[in-house]
Amino acid sequence: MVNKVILVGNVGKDPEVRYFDNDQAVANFPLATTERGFKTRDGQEVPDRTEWHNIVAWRGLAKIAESYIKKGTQLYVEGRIRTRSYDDANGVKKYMTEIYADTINLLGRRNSGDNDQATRADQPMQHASLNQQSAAQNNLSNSSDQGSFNAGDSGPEDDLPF
Amino acid sequence: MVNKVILVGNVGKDPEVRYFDNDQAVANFPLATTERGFKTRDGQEVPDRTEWHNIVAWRGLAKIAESYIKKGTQLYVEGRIRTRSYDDANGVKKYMTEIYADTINLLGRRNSGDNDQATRADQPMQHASLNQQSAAQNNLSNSSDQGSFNAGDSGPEDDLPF
Amino acid sequence: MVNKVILVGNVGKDPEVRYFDNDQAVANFPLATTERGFKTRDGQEVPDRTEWHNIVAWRGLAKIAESYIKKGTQLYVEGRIRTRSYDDANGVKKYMTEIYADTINLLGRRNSGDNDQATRADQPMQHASLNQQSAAQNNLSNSSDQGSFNAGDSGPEDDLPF
Amino acid sequence: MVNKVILVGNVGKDPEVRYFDNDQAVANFPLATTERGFKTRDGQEVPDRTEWHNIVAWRGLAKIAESYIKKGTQLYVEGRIRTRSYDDANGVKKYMTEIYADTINLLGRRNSGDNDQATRADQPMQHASLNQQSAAQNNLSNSSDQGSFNAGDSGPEDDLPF
DNA sequence: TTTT
DNA sequence: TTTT
Repeated sequence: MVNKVILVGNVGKDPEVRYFDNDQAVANFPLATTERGFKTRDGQEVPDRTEWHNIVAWRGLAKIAESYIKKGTQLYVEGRIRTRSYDDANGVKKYMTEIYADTINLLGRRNSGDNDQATRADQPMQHASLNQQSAAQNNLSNSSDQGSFNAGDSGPEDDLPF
Repeated sequence: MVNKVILVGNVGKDPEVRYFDNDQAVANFPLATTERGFKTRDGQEVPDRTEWHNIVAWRGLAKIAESYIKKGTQLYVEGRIRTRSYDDANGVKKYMTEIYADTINLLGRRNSGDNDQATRADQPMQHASLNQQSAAQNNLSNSSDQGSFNAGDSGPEDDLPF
Repeated sequence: MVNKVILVGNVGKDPEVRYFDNDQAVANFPLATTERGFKTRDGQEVPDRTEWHNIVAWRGLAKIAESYIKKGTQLYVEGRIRTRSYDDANGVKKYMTEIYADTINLLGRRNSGDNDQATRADQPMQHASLNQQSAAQNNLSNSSDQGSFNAGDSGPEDDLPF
Repeated sequence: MVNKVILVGNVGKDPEVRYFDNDQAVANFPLATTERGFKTRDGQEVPDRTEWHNIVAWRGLAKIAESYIKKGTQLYVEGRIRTRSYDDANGVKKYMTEIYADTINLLGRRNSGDNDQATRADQPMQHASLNQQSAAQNNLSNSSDQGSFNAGDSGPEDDLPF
């Protein structure tokens, strides 16, 4: 009943964005979360461990991803886990686990400091929050996130292949 | 940019539901989460500690709360923190922290198993998930929650006092 | 930097628990989360969708899993995503995504099991919360969860294969 | 049974850190999360809304807060809600809701500081993750967070006033 | 393949 | 009292 993922990490590659006939879009990109290593009690070294998450962002979030997310960007991503199967080139069934993003926040765009907000024209998305949820469910939203870039503007949501 | 609360606990009293002229509704009820006590290293006893959360559910969630939530119900609540001020009977300014629910799940309605789902007519809400989000924000929703009772059916959301 | 998963769902099969020489244990079991289907605006039916999560619980949590979790049990699981690779019987590299549990809560008054017993003296674990975290990291814990069954009692944690 | 808060926001003032006889420390600071305003369907303007959270960080996290967190710092905070009562100067009982931090992550590439330096040798804490949990509960921890600054180094945890 |  |  609850399938929720919360990630804070860095984008590994520029998003790949595909557009569909019906004006829909989907973006895919990898996000790294690194778990710091440590020493065990008996002195063994456990190294850092990086987990790569396959992020999938539909519709409005896809377009935002295309515009504002790139290799190295630090993100907050809230979404859910989806495992899908596909047949590889040899007809072998493969499984892939992805994170379907519901909300994306751009982090750390050089805010900080007590001033330091100099030349920002190039950074219109600082701290922006992107919230995507399916109007198809007729949900209401009192999202806590900054909503300047939520997916609601992206047109019909009816015939999505998922 | 992110203000998220996740609670699993038990309802302390039947919800109080108020209706407004514009067909809006709001439900209020207390939810308890208990933190188990423990013994410190030097033998001190730290007792159990119960935290009471003031849950506020608007619109569709309010109506669902009225129908399905009562004293003792175990719930999953996802929402956000809101502190509001008000003047008490003596004109003294008071502050109250509440949890605005975005999603509510009824837990433990004897579901389980692939069997054991005998006499269920009386339990139409098993594992139901209630998802409320403001259509006013034109958000899309691909909610991961079971949506049979989301708030989207509750009519206009335009002139809410919050 | 943050890799957090929160699940509420039902256990699909009794846990498989393996013990190691050094008194360590690990439990594996599948957990289902079901996303309710809906109708799109243009009348298409999107069916329910069940996601199966491979839960991995180490040490104390494994032992608790063995004792209290079985097919049908409704659980709250908090953990993190781990994808690991292995070679299948044909020497083909495969990937598997698992959820490493950090906290497990048994949900429901009369949770779990195909038996679903009546009065509760025999069910000391109702609503229990299991919290597992590696002492190897010398962490402190002020866990918000009921801690009656946390993993701290399970002995040395030094030479774990992960 | 679950009382979890996840916040991403900006620190409003430099932390106040108090030390106790037993080498314990506690830090307090406000954290702002801003919910973006929006227009309702009928054209009403709902303004931005900033929620201020009172963050409380004990022990190791307190010391880290003192060193690395200041006004303006963007943080990820994971913790739990605690409401406590106290008598004000006039003997009137007051209530205050606080967030007890269990994990803190410094966000942003070039976070914190009024200087905002270029190359990073002087900023060993960038993206660091601070994890605090009570050893008094004998918990294990396989924290997903970068653990370079968890609270485990801070000495005896036995006689804490909470 | 990111980041520190 | 932060940030955009």
